[in-house]
Amino acid sequence: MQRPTVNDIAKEAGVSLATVDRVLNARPGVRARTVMRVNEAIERLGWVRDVAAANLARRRSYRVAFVLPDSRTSFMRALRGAIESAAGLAAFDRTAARIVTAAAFDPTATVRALAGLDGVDGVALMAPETPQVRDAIGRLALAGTPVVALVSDQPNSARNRFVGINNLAAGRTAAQLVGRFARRPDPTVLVVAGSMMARDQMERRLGFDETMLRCFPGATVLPSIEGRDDSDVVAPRLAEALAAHPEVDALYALGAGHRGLVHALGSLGLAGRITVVAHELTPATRAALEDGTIDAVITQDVGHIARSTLRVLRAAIDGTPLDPGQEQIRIEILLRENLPPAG
Amino acid sequence: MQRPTVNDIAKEAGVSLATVDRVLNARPGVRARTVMRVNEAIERLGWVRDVAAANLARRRSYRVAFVLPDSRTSFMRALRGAIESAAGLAAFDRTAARIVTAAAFDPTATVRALAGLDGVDGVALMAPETPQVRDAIGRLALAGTPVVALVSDQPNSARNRFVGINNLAAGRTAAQLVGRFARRPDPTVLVVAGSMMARDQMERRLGFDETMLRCFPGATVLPSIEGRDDSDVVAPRLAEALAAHPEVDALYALGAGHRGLVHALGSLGLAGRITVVAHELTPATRAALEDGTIDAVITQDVGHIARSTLRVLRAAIDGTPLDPGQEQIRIEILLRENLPPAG
DNA sequence: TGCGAAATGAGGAGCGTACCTCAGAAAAGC
DNA sequence: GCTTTTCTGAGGTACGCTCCTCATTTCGCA
Repeated sequence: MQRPTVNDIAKEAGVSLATVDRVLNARPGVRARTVMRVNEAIERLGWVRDVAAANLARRRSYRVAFVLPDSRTSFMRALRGAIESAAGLAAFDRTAARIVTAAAFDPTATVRALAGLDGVDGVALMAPETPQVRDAIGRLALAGTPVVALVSDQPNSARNRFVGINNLAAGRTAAQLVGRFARRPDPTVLVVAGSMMARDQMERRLGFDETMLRCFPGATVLPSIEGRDDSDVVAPRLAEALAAHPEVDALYALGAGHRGLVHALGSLGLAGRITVVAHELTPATRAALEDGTIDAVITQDVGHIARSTLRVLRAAIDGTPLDPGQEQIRIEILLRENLPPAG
Repeated sequence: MQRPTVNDIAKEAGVSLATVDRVLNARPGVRARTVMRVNEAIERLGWVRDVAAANLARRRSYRVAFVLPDSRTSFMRALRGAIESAAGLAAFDRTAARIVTAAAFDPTATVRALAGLDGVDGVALMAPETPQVRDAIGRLALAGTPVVALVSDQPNSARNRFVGINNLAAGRTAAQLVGRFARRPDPTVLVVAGSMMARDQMERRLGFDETMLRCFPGATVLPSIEGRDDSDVVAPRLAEALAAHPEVDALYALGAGHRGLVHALGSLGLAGRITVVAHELTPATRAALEDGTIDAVITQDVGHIARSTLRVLRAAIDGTPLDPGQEQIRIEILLRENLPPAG
């Protein structure tokens, strides 16, 4: 019992192959009655289109571009690596991905990068949300090129979809962990902010404050430190703040610059004595989780993001459905105990 | 600039298409020198085999069978649903999956089910670990049919791979959460065990005890309750145990039967007053997380398991590589705050 | 009833690869 | 040098589907 083919449909429906093809590809010139007969035959046979063969015949290939900021944080490095690796495997599926870098925090550069893309069927974009960028997305959408926002959303734009986590929920999760992991009730909490990817960090902050207030009303949240996502900035500022506030029980690092954080805690002899919750699994946070300097890491799987983006773009390009569960990026909580194996 | 094809390779290498084909498919009768020339041409052109076209020409299709226990827990229902849904989408990729049910805890039934499979290219198996089953796996492997163990591993068998979580680590993670979420230091902990899927639950228990002892030496772990993964058994036994031990601070439910647990806690007025960590996201645990009866759920994404199994089997069937990161099933920690949207 | 328009059939070429056969060329052994 | 073996080339068919053209049938309507 072989899989039925289009020829089987034709026989079953008592029509010609050409008519079956017209129905399958929604070409005009078929009576409604005939369309029904064909569809019934498909139903009866349980035929499913062989997309591989269809794409082959269609000569379809997918050229997609990732437009990323030129930031050099561990997270961005990991994301870039994941995209390259996913693109390597996607090559087998006639998908060619290209990474284009635009200066971080420079909307003009981002817009220029977007405008400079040619011969591209889909675009994945990670950039701060600004009116210029929003307009550039609109132009792409108008030209029929699907755009997905990566990691940091572009709401109110014509973007097709957002691939990343709900950062408000991530902030709330962090608050819950900080509140419950802290060694004392009514803890004093210090927030280490970054600055880049403005929107996602802002949302995390919002969610964090909201849940702290609601679930741990006795806690004190100190004015936050601006670490600019840079270890060299984080280290001295954090050391200073901790010296000024020896009563701090917990730290929430919502941006990058973890090496600086770990270094500051270590040199003050506070590693393992203060509850620390940070974002993103990187070599630094992994090591810190393992040695107990960091208690919990909230992360999004960059490999999943990269693969999901490619799937979403492909589906958008040829209008096929996708499995929503598979494209849901999880807000992962990592403790030392459930750290996935490295590599 | 189109993608190069086999014909381009032939031109570039200055040989015929037939020779290229011989090289590509490792057919005999080509001189080493010629092989090298072809490979260099491939390198130079950056050619990648179009697997879609190749599979079409090969007439390859993948027929896989899932052999599952006939257990009716929420988790099994969810897993079965996920497999059906993944199989539906996989149909587009010339993959036909079939679910075969064998009586739970009946090695003979499992072996019979495995032996009864015919015309199958790969098998996914979820069953308790017994010598008979191990032998049956060995026979399949000998016949060249790859087998993956699902959810509960079959170590020391000829299984090709295990798709599921590290249950030892999951137990450790649970211990960490119980210890840190408990409202008092040195808490008294009650473990609600199940019985089915013996191996995974045993491993969780081992990991749990180990970490409790190491990280929370002051805690008291009471003798565990056998709930048989059945709400109707869990409810009365748990109620009884809690009445006998009013000092219990925390509960670790490592098996199924969550509705019974929630019911017992509710009727004793203890919902939200005892720290509860449970396994698997089901409608019952989701609701309990949302209303605060359960504090944390440790789960494995059934959708991921289903899709990963299909990918792993396909890769095993035609000996292609796979992305290890993508096949790593995560030990997910879910709090109310990072619960993925339902559906 | 006949006419034009709409619907359908028949057939072919092609997508990139696999796999087959047969003839001819090059290398090896004597 | 010759024969025998080993390599290589040329060409065809197939996979399941798309997309095209042109001839033929069917239908609606005046």
